This record gives sequence, structure tokens and C-alpha cells, in this order.
Amino acid sequence: MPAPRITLVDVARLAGVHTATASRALNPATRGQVSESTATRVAEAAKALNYQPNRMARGLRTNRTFTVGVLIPDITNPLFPPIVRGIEDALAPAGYTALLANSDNDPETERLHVETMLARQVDGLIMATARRSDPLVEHVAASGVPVVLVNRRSEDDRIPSVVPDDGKGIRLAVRHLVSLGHARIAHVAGPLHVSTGMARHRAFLEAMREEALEPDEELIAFARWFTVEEGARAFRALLPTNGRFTAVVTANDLIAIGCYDVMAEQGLRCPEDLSITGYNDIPLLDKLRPSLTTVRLEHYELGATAANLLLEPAADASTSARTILVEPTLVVRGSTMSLARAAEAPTRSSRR
Amino acid sequence: MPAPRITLVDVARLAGVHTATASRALNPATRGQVSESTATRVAEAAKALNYQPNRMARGLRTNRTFTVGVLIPDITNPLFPPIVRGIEDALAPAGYTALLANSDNDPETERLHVETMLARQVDGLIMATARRSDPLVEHVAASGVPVVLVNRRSEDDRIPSVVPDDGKGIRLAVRHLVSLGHARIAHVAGPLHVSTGMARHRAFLEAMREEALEPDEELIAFARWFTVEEGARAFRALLPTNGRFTAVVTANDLIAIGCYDVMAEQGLRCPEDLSITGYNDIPLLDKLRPSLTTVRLEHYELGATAANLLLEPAADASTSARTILVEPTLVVRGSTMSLARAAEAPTRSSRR
DNA sequence: CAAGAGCCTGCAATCGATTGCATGCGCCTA
DNA sequence: TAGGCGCATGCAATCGATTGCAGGCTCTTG
Repeated sequence: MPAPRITLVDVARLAGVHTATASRALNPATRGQVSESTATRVAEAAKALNYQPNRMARGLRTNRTFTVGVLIPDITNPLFPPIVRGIEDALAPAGYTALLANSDNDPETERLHVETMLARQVDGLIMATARRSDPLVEHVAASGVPVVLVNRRSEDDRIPSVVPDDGKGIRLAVRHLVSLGHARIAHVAGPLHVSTGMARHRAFLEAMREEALEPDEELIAFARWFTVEEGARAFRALLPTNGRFTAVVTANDLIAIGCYDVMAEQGLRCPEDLSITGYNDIPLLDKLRPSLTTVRLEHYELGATAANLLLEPAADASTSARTILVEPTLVVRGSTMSLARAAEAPTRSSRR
Repeated sequence: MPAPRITLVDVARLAGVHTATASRALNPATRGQVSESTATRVAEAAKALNYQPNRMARGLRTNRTFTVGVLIPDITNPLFPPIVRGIEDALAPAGYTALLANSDNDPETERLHVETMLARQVDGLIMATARRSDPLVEHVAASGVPVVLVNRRSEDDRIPSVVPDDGKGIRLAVRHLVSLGHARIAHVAGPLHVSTGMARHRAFLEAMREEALEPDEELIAFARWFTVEEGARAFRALLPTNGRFTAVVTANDLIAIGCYDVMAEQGLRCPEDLSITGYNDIPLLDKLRPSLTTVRLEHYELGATAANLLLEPAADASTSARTILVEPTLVVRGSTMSLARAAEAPTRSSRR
């Protein structure tokens, strides 16, 4: 037996007032317009009936749904749960709820989900799917619906975004390896069509030069995606340079794990034969063997900041949209070791 | 410049018909009520204007939002992303979108989120937060909003649910260990107030008896939550029984990882000193050292099945609500080894 | 004491789409 | 040719809450 929904009419009747008065009494912003006595009477009636305003009817009139669309590539990628959690925790206190959708990085799926969300009249959109040049993002921004990018940014810097300081993060990794005595450092980059991939790649080149080391083109490989499989595939391309490098900076933890797999398969030891760094510090890395040295990002904070940026009273258009950089830190674990100590290790196992 | 939203009025005007006609032409269910020529004319007008019906206005009239609330304990627990993904992938083709909320297993937070979702007029609710006896679940079910439980079930079996076959899963683990020659098997159980914790615990006792092994009370510890920390704490309580057991069946992968931590701290080797099994097969377990033998569940399927169960045309009330069991499989990895081979291993390292 | 100011409250329109009912038109049949 | 049937369409009410406007009341002030 579906319980009959309580409407404002019921509350007004019980309190002996007009629905308009009841509405004003219940809305904090208009509470001052009614006398204190009626306000409390209405409030009591609402409580007695356990009244829950129909957000849809309200939204129809006010043109606000208190709903935010969140579009990510894939929630099963361990990078995203903390971001989503941060977003939701920041939205909830403001009365907003998140609509979640996964796109698998497919532009057509993205477009579809965005259309659906706009049809649902979301009050804003948080996108973690942006490519460096992304027509969909521009389309949404132009449509007037507030949008904030998270983790990845667009090259169009009019779009507000909250992203990791990739330059700083990669520099931390490179300096760490250099301080351990490494000079021949390889690099497995991520996809260059997204900002994180490109920024980390560029940062690697710059950081090397800052350390007076000329990056060697043959020691750079590109993964087409931030996945274990692509990391493995890309890393394999570096193997023929046998011995030309003693350390690897990767663009992402999953790519680093792909390197682990290939090393195991090739009989190479980490960190004795090769030091490796990751990026992001996803969960469980500390339980790997060896535990992975990586650049840590507070993904929860990344999401929460993005949500808050979206909720902020839209600063006047003159205020150029902000790009907020989140500070990374280096987490040193077992996958990197000093070149000197590595040399003392028992003979490197031969490749098969 | 916020683009002016296109409404049905605009479409009707362009097509030269009344809004009612336009509405019927656009709705597949009522398409037959208008002539074919106007139907196509309206469709063309809609396409030309890129018309997107306002879901809120529609929902107000039809009392359907094509929205489903999904309540989980915590999306950052690796167990849940695949479930959520399965749910969303099953909902999307039917035109439904998921509203996601995290409760951290806090009853008050759960209640709050459920109220919010009901106020948003969700068409249904999928809950992964159920306790064995859960007033909130009963309240929702009684309110007439369709509910499906996922992963955990309620003792009230009138509530439809999709859960792992815990009895079978634990039996697989126990038999595997027994087949490896283990007889003194310890057990780190999960929280007994949720169905998964209780069912796995009971299943352990039964499975042992089926193997003609009497479970030893002193070799059973209880984690209060499915977390690494609680797993470690509970396992530590078993240490004083020094040597009384050669294998451990845990109720969950995170608990198993907690055991790993304590073993490392105590200088115990896995699997030489102790074989361990987990439950769920969350990502990256295969990269651990040793890789974890565990009971695998298709969490994606768990979520997708739950969503489909919710979408199913509500069978008449006489059809007793269904509880669907999802089949587990055993994934044998490096954390379990035959007792005989373990005996051949170099001397067990002493405890500190 | 009358007029004005200010505070509460009610009236009614409104948001955009859906849908029961009524109407008009064309066509078939007797 | 008139009566009748049915299809296609328009009219208008409706979902539930919000809000501009107007009206009534009280209280103050010249």
C-alpha cells in the first residue's frame, strides 16, 4: 500500500493557512515574511505529517534541481572513487546530490550522458573526462550550465578546473631518482591527448634538463592509456636498449604496475636492477612487492575542491575562471634505491 | 549567455500543432494516436530545435523520475566500484540514472540519504548497506518504493536481494585448504550484524564439520568491520595459540591483508608458515606478495542483476520476493600451499 | 481622528509536460 | 443523401510548489 504522499496542501490545511503562507514559513529565506507564531505552527504541522517537499515540483518552478552531474571515465579505476567521494561529501552539506555516469573515455557515450544530465536539469556538471581539446566541454560551457573539470583540464583555460600540479609532481620523482645517483632515466608517458599525460611528459623533459640531464628519446615510451596493459606494452618497447637506463619515471601507478609485470617476466629485479616511480598513490601500492615509490595526490581533496568551486556563487564573468593546482608529495617506498647500493646487490639475474 | 531552453511549445509551434499533439507524437506509447504525417513533422521539428523534454515537468505529471537511488557504505572500498558500475550499466539502457550516496555504515547518515532520495521521488532504491535486522530497509519497503538489496541481505526475506552465495564460497576455501592437507584451520570472521559476516562465519563452521573437522573456538576471531585494521587486530588475538593452526580462512580480502601485515610484523612467512584465503577478489590482489588465494565474485554482475531485478515489472505481490544468489569461484594463488611442501621449506623464522 | 506606513496573509499565475474529454472532419453505409 | 462511426487534433485541467501583487489589519503620527 503506497503511502499517500503528503503535500504542502495538507500541511497548510492542518496549520490553518494558505499554501503560500505555508511555503514561506517553511523556506528559511522567506521565513521573515510570516509572523513567528504561524511560522512555528506551520513547522509543527510539517513535522507532525512528516512533510517532505516534492523537489520536482519545486525544481519546475525555481529551475533548480539541487542535482549535479558527475561524469567520469570509469569508477572501477581506483583513481576515481576518492574523487567521487570528495565530490559527494562536499555537495551533501549544501543539499546537492550527485548523478554519476561512466563514459569509458568514449566521446559518444560522454555526449549521451551529458545530454541526459542536461535534460535532467542538473544545476552543474563536474567532468573528469576532459581531453586537452574537447568540443563537448566547450559545448557545455557555452550552454550556460556551470561546469568544473577535475583531474584533467582542457586547453581552453576559461573552463574552471581542479587538477594536480603535474609539473611539481614529476619534478619530485626525477629529483628523488637523481639524488639517489641515477642519471640514465627512462620515461613511460601516458596518453598525450589528455592534460595529465601531456603535462607529465613535458614536466619530465623539463625536470631532466633542470638536473642538467638531456632526456634520451630512445628511453621514452608512450602508453596509449593509463592502464596496466598499456604500461606493460610501452615498457616492453624500452627493453631493447638493454642496460641503457637504471630508473624509470612513469606517468601513473597503473602504468608502473605494468612495468612490474614485464620486469617479473624478464627476470629483472626491482629496485636492484631498476628503480621505478609511479604517480597518484592509489590504494594498496604499499602492499605490493616491492612497495611502489610514487607521487601522492589527495584525490579526495581534488574532488571536494572541484565541488566547492562549482557551488561557489558564480563570480562575475570578468573574474577569469580559475584553475586550481593541487600540491603533490613524494612517497618513498621500496621500488627506488640508490644506484650505489644497487651495484652492491648480488649479480643481476640474466634475461631469458 | 545561457541558451534559452527549448520547450514543447516551441516544437509544437514549429510543427504547427498543439502541444498536446506534439507530446503524443513524441511519446512512443501514444504515437499511434496521431497521424503518421504529423508524427514525422513533429519529430523533425524536435530534431531541428534539438528539443530535450524537461524531465522534471514530465516527472511532476507522471510521478516518475527515471532516477534510482543507490546507497552504499563507501565507494572507496574497492568492493563497491564494480557493483556501482554494474548497476549503472544496467540502468542506463532503460533510461534510468543513478543517484549515489555513501553512508559510512552510519544509520543516521543512511536515514538522511534515504529521506533525501525519497523526497527526490526516486523510482526505486538499491541499498548495499543493509544490516541483518534493519528498520530503515523495512521502512522503505513499507513506504511502497521498490527496493532491492545488494551484496548484503536483510533477515526479512520479503525484501528482494542479490547476494553472494556465501555458504558455497567459504566451502570452496575450506575444501581447498583441506585438500592441501590442512586440518588445523583458523578463521577471522567479519561483523556478525551484517548478512555477509554472519553467513560466512556460519558457513565456516558447517564446512569444517562437513570435512569432519571440529572447529576450535580458540582459533576463531572476529573483526568488527571489513577493514585492514580490524583484520589485523582480530588476527593478533589468534597469535597466542602459537602453532595451533596452519591456515586461516578470512571473511574478506581486506581482513586477509590485515593478516598479511601482522604476519610481516611477526616475521611469519606466507604461505610457508601459514596459508591464507580471502573473499571477494578485489583488484590488485594478484600483485601482492604473495598473491592472495581468494573466493572470486563477479561484483559487476551482482550490481547489474540487482538493477535488473529492480526494473523488472513488479511481479504481483503474491510472487514472494526473490533472493538471488551469485555463484562464487575459487582463485588459487600464492598464499596457500600444501602442508607437505610447507614442511620442506627452510626453518620457520622465529618470532620476535 | 484621519491618513499613512508596515506587516501578514491570501489570491492566482506560473514552471513544462501529460492526458481525459470534447470536437471536427472525412468517409462509409443504408 | 442523411446518419453514424472513428480517427486526428485541440482544449483545458493537472501535478506541487513558488512568488509578484494586492488587500486587510494594526499601529503610529501629524
